[in-house]
Amino acid sequence: MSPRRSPRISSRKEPQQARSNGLVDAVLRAAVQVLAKEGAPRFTMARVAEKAGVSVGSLYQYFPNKAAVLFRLQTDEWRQTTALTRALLEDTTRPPLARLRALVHTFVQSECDEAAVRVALSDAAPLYRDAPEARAVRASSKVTFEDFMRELLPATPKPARMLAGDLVRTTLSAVGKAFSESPRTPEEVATYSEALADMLCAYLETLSGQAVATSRPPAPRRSAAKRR
Amino acid sequence: MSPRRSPRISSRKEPQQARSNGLVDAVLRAAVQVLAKEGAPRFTMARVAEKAGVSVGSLYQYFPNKAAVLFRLQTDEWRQTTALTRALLEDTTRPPLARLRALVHTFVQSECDEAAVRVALSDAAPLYRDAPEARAVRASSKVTFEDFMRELLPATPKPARMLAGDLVRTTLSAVGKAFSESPRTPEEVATYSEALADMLCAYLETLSGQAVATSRPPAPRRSAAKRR
Amino acid sequence: MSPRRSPRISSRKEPQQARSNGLVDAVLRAAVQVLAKEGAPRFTMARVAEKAGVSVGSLYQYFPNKAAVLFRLQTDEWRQTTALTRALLEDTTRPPLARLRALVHTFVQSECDEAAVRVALSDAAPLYRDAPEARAVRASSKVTFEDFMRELLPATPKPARMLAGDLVRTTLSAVGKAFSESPRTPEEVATYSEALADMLCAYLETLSGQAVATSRPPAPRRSAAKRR
Amino acid sequence: MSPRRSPRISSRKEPQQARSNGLVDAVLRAAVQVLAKEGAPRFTMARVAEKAGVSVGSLYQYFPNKAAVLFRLQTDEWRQTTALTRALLEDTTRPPLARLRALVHTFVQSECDEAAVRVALSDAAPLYRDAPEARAVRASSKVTFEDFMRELLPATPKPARMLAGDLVRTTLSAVGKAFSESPRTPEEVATYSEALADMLCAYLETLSGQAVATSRPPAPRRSAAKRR
DNA sequence: AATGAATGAGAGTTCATTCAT
DNA sequence: AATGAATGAACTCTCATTCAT
Repeated sequence: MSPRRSPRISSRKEPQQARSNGLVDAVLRAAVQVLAKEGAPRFTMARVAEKAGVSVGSLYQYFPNKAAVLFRLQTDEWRQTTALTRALLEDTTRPPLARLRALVHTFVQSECDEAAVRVALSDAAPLYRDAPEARAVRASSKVTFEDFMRELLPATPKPARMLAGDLVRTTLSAVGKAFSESPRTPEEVATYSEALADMLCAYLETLSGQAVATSRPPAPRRSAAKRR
Repeated sequence: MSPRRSPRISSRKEPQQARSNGLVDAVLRAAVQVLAKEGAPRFTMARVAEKAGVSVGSLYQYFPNKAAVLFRLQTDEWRQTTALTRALLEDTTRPPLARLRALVHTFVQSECDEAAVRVALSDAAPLYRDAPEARAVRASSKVTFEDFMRELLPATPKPARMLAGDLVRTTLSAVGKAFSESPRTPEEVATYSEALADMLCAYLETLSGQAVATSRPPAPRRSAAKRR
Repeated sequence: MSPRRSPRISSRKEPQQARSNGLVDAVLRAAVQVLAKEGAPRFTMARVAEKAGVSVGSLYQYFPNKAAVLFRLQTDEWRQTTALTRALLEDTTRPPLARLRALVHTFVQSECDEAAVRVALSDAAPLYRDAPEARAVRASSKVTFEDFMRELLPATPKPARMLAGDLVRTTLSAVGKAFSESPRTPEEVATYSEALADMLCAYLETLSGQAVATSRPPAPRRSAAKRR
Repeated sequence: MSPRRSPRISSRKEPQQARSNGLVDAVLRAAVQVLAKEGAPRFTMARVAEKAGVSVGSLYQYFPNKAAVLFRLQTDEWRQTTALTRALLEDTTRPPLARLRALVHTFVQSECDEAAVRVALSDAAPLYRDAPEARAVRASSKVTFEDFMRELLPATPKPARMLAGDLVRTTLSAVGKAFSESPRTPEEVATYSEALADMLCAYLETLSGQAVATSRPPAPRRSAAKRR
């Protein structure tokens, strides 16, 4: 793909106090609704403005263009995911793989909860993907995972560890997204998450070369599918 | 997301003899180029027609609408992938997991080879995703995988096996796609594929409850990343 | 309205023998069906050709353009109406106004029978109306009426008679058309026709200055509507 | 005819104060001109916009689609006719049939005055005819006529009276329209209107079963045509 | 700051007509 | 004579963005 448009995408005015600006919030809330209800192709500035109860002009006071609104939505999304990841992976009171399992379950669940918006957001990706700001944001979630991997596989050489971390992170994200593209029952979510967690843990245990303790709760019988 | 349009999408005229119709081929070739060079948002019928050296009218003689062109591209894509999968997974002269490894490498490589088109095609997914024909095509690739899983895990109960098969297939596809979204060197491709294969094999070996022979070539030392 | 397009409209080839050419007939039959089923805006040469089972090319061998097909349909229509009018009005075995009554009933009925085509044809009128041939054809039906009027009102001065004839003819045609634009039950048709005949006869009786015999059948009581 | 499209057709924005919005007026004036000058088939939104001196986009701010513009034109038309009808028929200072005569003259004259637009509007009818709003508007003009009929024929049973009212109304409208399709001199208009009025009055007098006084001015000699 | 009317390029799609075979 | 693939102008409608008020 040839390099195409990459206009400025960040907010035009950073609202003076981080959360004080109700208009930005209203717009973002409206944007989520429009995206979920109408889908990416019908996501228009006019519709967002109407839903938010503001004028198009006001929209353009805070967002330089349509891509910026979508980008901001995606950014918030990523921020949440990053926060979630940190909260769960850095909880040193539990064994590492137990934390990973918890993350998988929580993440997949949250993907499914907002499936409509995420699908629509991903449909709209061409509009914001190429922006330089986007690349930066995506990089940030990497760090938490690397810390976790260092804790889990202290003996593994760094390149291998980073590769594995990247793979685990990508798998969680990509498979979670793919899975949530169809509507799912709570049971399906639980079962699938367990299988995904099994896969990631099996891989990481292989890497560590030893059975890492409590990778999985011992009591209920083995196979995830069996338990359905 | 509210249900939106799903018009007929299949070819208007089935070319009498499979490959005789040069125009359809020319259009598809042009479509690929436009998609790769301009990206999904700038993929227009006029551009495709121009690139193909035909008139818009001719385009509409063979495809009922824009979605149909994209859908046809995607279908051809899927057909190739399915063929690839069968060719590699059904080769009973090699141990199952060796075949899976081969598939992972080949698949990831092919994803990267046509990254631009695939990204663009996936950007255009909203246009054809909802078509009934699309669902049908996607279902067909499932079978090959299930056969493979039956061979690999004959003792595993069917539900568990199907879940695992689904997960492996989804992971291969989703992670391959995510990975190919950035440009990659051949070494990166090889390393990443190996790690992905490691992960899938580790999972499947866990399920089979025993070390399945020759999952990986024994000689070169363990970590994929180490070998870089 | 400024003078606009008036391309040749008559058949390109007059079929050598009046009725021998099956293709023209097939096309006209198909055209009627397309008009009735799809309506004027979707009346296209391609659709007519397909319905007739011939190629577009062949269509253009017999009709120079789309307007010609419609014009021919309208012409045939007019021819039938003229024939009907003559048959009924020239039947000297019945009193003049009884003939007129019969004509009204028959005409209104036939309008309703083919309402769909007539409405569609009239929707398509802009396409053929301005053609010089059309004006000529419409003039021809006038004569029969004038003969009838001469018979009915021998004492009335010619200008007055011609005016009245024109009015009666126009009323029959325009009111019949307006009435048939909505779907009607047989009873409605009968009742309305009777009222229309009443009106025309009342007018003509006024003109003749005397009660012209048998203008209406005496037996069933007066008001048309009463009989419903 | 199969049921076809009937999208919403009413104005997108109701101008806040009835007449304040100059743009809507400009558009409607332009639309009339385009219709009259170019005819229905060449009536395009682009041409209307250009003639009105606004952009296409603005057109679509006030009218949801092309049909809506035409429909609005027709509605205004109908409103005028209805107003005219009421003004003339409800004037109880004159004998009923004298009022009807006045209406006939005025109506036919007004049809001829705007013949070009009316023909074009009627050519465009397929675009708005099927809309539900259209049916509603057409129904409203009925009432005035029924009141008039009740006054004129108090003794006639209601069904007969309604039928006659319908017939008179339809005749006036349909014959007026047919007559105005050709260009007419003022004398032709006067003569034809008089004849039409004669016909309607003759019919109504028949129904009332008695010579209703002053149906026609006594002095100038009888036949309308004679006076030419 | 806020509004929302106005813009106009651009998209998808249709269809009368031609002409090489 | 007959075909039907090919053409491309023309049409309707959308929407990101601007700017006078």
